[in-house]
Amino acid sequence: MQPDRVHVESSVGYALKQAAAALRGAMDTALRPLGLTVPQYACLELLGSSPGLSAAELARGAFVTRQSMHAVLTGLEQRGLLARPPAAPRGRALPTQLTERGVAVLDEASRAVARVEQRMLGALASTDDVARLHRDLVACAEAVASADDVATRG
Amino acid sequence: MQPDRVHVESSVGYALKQAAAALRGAMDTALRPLGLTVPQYACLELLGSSPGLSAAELARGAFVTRQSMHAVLTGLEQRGLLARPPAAPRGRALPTQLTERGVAVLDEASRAVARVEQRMLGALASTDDVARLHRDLVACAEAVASADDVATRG
DNA sequence: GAGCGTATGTCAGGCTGCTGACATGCAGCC
DNA sequence: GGCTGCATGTCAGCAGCCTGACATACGCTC
Repeated sequence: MQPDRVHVESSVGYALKQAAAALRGAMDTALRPLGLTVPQYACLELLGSSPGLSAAELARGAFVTRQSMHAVLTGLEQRGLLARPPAAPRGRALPTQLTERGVAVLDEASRAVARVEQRMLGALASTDDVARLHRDLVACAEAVASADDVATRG
Repeated sequence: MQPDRVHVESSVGYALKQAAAALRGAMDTALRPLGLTVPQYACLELLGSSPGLSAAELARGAFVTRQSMHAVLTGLEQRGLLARPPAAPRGRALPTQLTERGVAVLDEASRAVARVEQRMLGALASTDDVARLHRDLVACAEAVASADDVATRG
């Protein structure tokens, strides 16, 4: 069946937005006691798993523009949670590193977000379901992103 | 296994955000030729399936605040795509209806978005997978939303 | 070496959406 | 009837994020 119209009740896209909005709200409330916003947390988490990322790479990983990430990095740097070299060792990219305090804050924030995610995934029956959901979401993202590329370039 | 930390590569929440961001971008490019933003389209689609919704109900359905929806409604009303009575027939809620032009614009927009969603779902193997993804997303949204309620109220 | 394309960092301006606040209308309970 | 609680519509103010622009640095080609 190839529906040529969207129906709100059965639309996967609508359910996707619904789940993303709910997760965003829950993360906001979980991170507020730590004084972190979701973009700030995303930045820390990316740096935790991939130290030395540049601002542009962080921006792509957090789904924001370079300019927005620039503001996030400035704030986190002033709070002493991360450090950047004053000059670029190669090209223009400034490799960013978490400070000791940044690692500590990330550790606490990551645990808080993990609890939220666990509660969300409690709605699923088995770990197989979780793995399949993850795989399907990544596949959907790639499919629709490539389609967007075609539309943008064409 | 109960991970107490988030790992970007395996996080369902990250994949969810990724898919939602990609879908949002693709919808933006698909709707731009029609002169519609995503919130405007969402408003039309909700009215199409449920005529007579109030601004507050539309806001909840589109995952924005009443204030944002108010601005969307004002714009669409000036373009003649929807109509609201000058006075509330009951309480304060103003039941909103699509105009003939609004129905026509929605029809075209809905087809464009359906094409995007079809391309996204092309990444999945069967219609069973689509149905399961839809069901799992709705379940996740409910689970994390109720958790957020508890956190907010407590 | 010169030129072009691309990627990055950064600044300025504007637009969107949110928080906070207030007035209005309905339902409940005393 | 009067009061409280709640939902809705609307206004003002503010933060966040984006678009546009520019300078710089690398890789490639000629």
